[in-house]
Amino acid sequence: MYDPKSVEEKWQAHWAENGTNEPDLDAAPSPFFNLMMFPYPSAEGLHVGNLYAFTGADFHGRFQRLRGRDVFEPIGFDAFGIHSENYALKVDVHPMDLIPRSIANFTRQLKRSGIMFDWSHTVDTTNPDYYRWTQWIFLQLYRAGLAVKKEAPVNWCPSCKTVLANEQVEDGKCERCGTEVGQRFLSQWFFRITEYVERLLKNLDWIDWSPSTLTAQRNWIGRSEGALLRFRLAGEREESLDVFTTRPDTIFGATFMVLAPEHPLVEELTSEDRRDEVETYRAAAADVDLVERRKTDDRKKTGVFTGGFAVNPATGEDIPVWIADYVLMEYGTGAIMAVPGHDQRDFEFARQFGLEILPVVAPAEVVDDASDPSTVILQLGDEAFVEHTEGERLINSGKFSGLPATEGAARIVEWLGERGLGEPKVNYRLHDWCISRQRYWGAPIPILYCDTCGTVPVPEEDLPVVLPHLEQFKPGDDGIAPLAKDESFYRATCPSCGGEARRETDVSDTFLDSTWYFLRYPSTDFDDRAIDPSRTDRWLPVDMYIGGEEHAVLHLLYSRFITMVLHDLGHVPFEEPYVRFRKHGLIIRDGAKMSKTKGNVVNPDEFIDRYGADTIRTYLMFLGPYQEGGDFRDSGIVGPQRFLSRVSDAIAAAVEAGATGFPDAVVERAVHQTISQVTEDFASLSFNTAIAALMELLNTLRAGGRVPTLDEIRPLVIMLGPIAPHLAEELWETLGGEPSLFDHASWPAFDPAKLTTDSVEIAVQVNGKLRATISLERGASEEAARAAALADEGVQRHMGNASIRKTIYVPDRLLNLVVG
RNA sequence: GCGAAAGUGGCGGAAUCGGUAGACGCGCCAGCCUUAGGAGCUGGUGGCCCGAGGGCCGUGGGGGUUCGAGUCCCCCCUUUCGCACCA
Repeated sequence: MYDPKSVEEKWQAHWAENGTNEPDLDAAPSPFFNLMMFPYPSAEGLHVGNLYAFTGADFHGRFQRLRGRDVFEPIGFDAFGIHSENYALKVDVHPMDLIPRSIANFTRQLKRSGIMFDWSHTVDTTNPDYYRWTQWIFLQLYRAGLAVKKEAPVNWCPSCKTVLANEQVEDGKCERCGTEVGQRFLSQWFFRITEYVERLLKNLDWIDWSPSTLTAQRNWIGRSEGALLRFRLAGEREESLDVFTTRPDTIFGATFMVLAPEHPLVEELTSEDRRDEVETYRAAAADVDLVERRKTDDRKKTGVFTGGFAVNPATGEDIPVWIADYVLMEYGTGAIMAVPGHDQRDFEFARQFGLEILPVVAPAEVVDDASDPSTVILQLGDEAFVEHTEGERLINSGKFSGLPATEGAARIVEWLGERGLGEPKVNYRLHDWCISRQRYWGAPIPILYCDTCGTVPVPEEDLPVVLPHLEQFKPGDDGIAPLAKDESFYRATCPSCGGEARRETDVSDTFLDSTWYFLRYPSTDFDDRAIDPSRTDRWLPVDMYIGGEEHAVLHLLYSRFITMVLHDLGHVPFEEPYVRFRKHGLIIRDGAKMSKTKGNVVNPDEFIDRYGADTIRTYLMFLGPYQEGGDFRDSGIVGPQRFLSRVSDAIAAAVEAGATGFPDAVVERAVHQTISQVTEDFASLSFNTAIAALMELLNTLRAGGRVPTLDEIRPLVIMLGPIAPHLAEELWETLGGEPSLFDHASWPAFDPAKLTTDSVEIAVQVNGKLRATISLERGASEEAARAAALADEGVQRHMGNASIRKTIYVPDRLLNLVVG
């Protein structure tokens, strides 16, 4: 009788006592770094989504282990950040007390779930032993000129009293508390990730990642090719307005310009009579957050005329300069040349304010019909003409009229370039990464400000800058960081001149903590260095990284960036941290997302108590394709439960009978076929079909009440290892194997010669419809197949008197007779 | 709006170099076993028709290519997930 509780406790104890899951990090001959995204240890405990993610990754890790690799499968806790801080405020427990409790609870839950973690190499990002090195990384970037302080518009949540990243704002509201978000300008630390943008993009061509994740990163980076064009201000002024455009071919149609309300030249351009209106508009725009500004849904275009003019460098004409909030300061140059004929937004704006619309590109047919392309008139309906294809031609564009648009773009840029008015330019959507947070629960940024010496980095030997235990850590509504209120923290001595200095009181973004945790895992034994070179050589880069797609753009991009920087600075010998990445899907329950409000959250403890970890593991991976997610239904869990119980019974019966060898050719073939398929499925993370194949094999082994021989069933036990490791260990021991299975068994091999039979069933179709199946010798000739088919009564009936016009024969599969 | 993926029995899902649709599991039905069982075992289970030999229909909808389409092409519908005034 299968009793999961005792079996699981027994083997968990065995693994812990024998260090089964702790590879020799200095000497393992075949290292395999199996990484999964470390969790944020929420106070609610392990979510079944975490368990799903880890279990799939563990299937893969155990599979590699059984195939002879020395698998290092560490885990840690990403415990800094707004989540924890807000929760701590809510329940009124200090995060320094709350987090250790949550971690202890997570650890307890993870240890009973059968995952092959090496508990001797964990990380906790809130531990000074860890964040000391996070601060060290900041200093490396600072020295390399990649960490800079600059003033920037930021999203500001008036409730959380903090700056939010764009991705923390949803529908203009704070992702956490739902408060409307506004804008503020603050001086903050930025990492210059844009310096690395080309490499970050280019390497996407060769790293082996889930395609959708690659696409997400490419889109996030948002590379677009175009030109930077210079518009002089009209009149006697010196200044000029730079714009980025992907359509320099349309410059003759630029009939006005639009600046972002925050653009620095607005002041200069605004005429006295327009000043009040401009100021009112700018003030209103500042009240709207950066994300709200981007909402497209039928928001009417708004804007005001500055009273100023610029000169279109192509036509030489003065064109009016407006400001409008549909132009974003953080993209391009914060200013656009408006071409209402060929941009839908500009078109709408022009309509709204009665500005001139001048089409300068037309479909080839329109131009071909005209004698002089420079005077062609393209009639526009309610939309701009925005197609951009090879066939279209320039019109109304001076000497460039008649040229294909693409060629025209290049020629125009060249022409403007000769006069210093333009150049080709690549623009990116990606921005520098603001890492400052005006919060408490994060790693302090290791910087000092000294009146004499200016900005001074904390010397490496003085790290860590320890986060003090602040009783009052709630952020203030003045934007002053909590640490700025703790004098004993911020008062310091300047390491350079010995005078008085003030510490930076912002803490760093949680995403910084997680950029390098995987680098730390193999090196947690060392407290005098972040990353041990020899351990790193042996274990990194990561062989397989599995995680959720929600981190496709932020964590994974930042982590790649930091790794590249560390590579350039000589700290690691590779520039891509994750050679292979696979996303896993999301698990839902009864067709709906799990959420506390719906009350449909699966509590892993409850299910493990009731069914055992092995059954939960099997069920989680059986309920759908791992990379696509699946639907957790309570009724379905009994399938895997019965399966494991039957395996257990079958082993007991086999041991009692004691038969060996492969007396039955059909069964022997099934064993080989299953090994072949399961091996393939495991390699491609198709765990659901691997489990199905093992179920099928078990059904074959005990079909009609037969008792399998020991040799027939042994491979099944080994293949069960990654799926139900506790039970597999137990059964392996029952079969006389030396524990642990993971040390002493190796993945079964199959004999290709034993996969097939001498005779095959082939389908016989008449005019494409299945009419019979016939048994043939493998590799039978078409003639033989046709003869056999024609002898079949059913086939004869369907052919009637008709004659065969054509025969399609797929050897060993199908014969199609086309008659008529 | 743009991008990506997906729509298959009562349900979760198999099968996509075009070649016997529905593996495996849940549920359901029948039988066995049992004092009993929310246990176990055996068999059955896409729909419709039937003369019991079979026949017809069937992978979101419509068209197409092909000897043959869940799979490829075109149009449409729906769902999920990204990104969203990106110049």
